[in-house]
Amino acid sequence: MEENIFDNLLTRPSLFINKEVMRHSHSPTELPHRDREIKAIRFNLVEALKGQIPSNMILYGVTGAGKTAVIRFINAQLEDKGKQIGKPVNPVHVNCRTIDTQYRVLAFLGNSLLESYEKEDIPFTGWPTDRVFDELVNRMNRRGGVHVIVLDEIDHLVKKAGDDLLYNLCNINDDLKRLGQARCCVIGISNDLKFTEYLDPRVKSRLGQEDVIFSPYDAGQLSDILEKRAKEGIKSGVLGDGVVQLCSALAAQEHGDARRALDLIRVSTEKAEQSGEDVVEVQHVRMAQNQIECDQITPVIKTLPPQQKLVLFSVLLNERNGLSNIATGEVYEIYRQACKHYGTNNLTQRRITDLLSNLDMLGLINSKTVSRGRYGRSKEINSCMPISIDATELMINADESLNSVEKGKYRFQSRL
DNA sequence: CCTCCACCGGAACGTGAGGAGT
DNA sequence: ACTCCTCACGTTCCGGTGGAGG
Repeated sequence: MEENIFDNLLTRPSLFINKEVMRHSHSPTELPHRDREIKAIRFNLVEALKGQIPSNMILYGVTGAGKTAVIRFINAQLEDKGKQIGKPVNPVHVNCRTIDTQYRVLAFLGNSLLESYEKEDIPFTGWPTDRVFDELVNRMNRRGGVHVIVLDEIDHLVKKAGDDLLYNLCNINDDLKRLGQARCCVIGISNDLKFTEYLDPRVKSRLGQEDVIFSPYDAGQLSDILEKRAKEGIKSGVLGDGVVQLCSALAAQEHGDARRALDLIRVSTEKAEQSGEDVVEVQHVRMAQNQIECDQITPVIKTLPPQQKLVLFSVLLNERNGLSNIATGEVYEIYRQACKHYGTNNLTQRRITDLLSNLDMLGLINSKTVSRGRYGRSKEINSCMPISIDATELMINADESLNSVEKGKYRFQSRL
């Protein structure tokens, strides 16, 4: 039989039991170290089971603090219990990053309430918004029970589409009361503690009746989480010494992001698998860390204006030549040479200062102003990219236009 | 204590692209 | 099609500055 390129990979045993468990999209059934938050939300939402309207809430916390996982978990339990005792609860989870206009959110909510015998769907577009709203209210009423609407990344929605939707949703109970028994409560999830500043005061007071703040995980807590998940997702004995600890520590530096921790351990295991090893070692974590950072950085660089890219490239070139703590003047000098090389005209140093502080804000470089006394006052500039990432490759990946002059660039580099 | 380096960063202004209003 | 306005991007000009070295 002819050999297939996938044969080898298929026969090799995987290091995972279930890779899905190691993704951050997976909803776990146990949420270590979120007892306080679960308690607070549970205490409010239990009202739904008593036939009352729970308060609207906003959940705050940095990315990867478990907000989404917690609310999904609680809602699932709530729905089950509601069915059991005959007090129906209908949770709906809306991700406002992908569904980010008033119309789309309303249509999404409405369509999530379709019964099997209902044919007419709310179209993507076409209806006036208030008709969609009326339809939503009708469907909620027909379905009955308590509707729990979770608006994930609500800050994103508000910044993009304003607070009209929230105003309407906050007042939806008035309409529902007129029609029947159905009730509704809104739970917003936000990364941004201060997003309520964008809200109309009336919406603000109605929506933020109860706030829950998720504090970031520390390294120890992240370890617990990883170990719990790894038990389900990765074969035992696969994770080498210190791997979990390292992943937790790295993620703890990244403002306690459990997503990052899970990504790290999953990608590390993939790396070990790819190189045909049976045990994940610390080196695989380093490789994973690099890859994740690279995957994060590339799209940011891609969207940079050309001159900004060149400035960044100049910093990287300096670094590749073994320099660190580069001064603004040095970057500018390289930058000017680079411009000359590519035949673009160069900007003034004043402008470069601004571009550099821009790169600093984007987290692509680190810079601090220092005084070297007699030798002037300047910035010490370092890139934030792992040295193992090849600067040229990174820039070429991120910029098609550089591709055409790639050959010249190598010559340019070797001249430095 | 003073000087003076090598830059920082604010202010004012010019330019062109893109959007709103008419 | 037209004006008006805003915004991002750049330039020119220039006063300001922490500290090593005299």
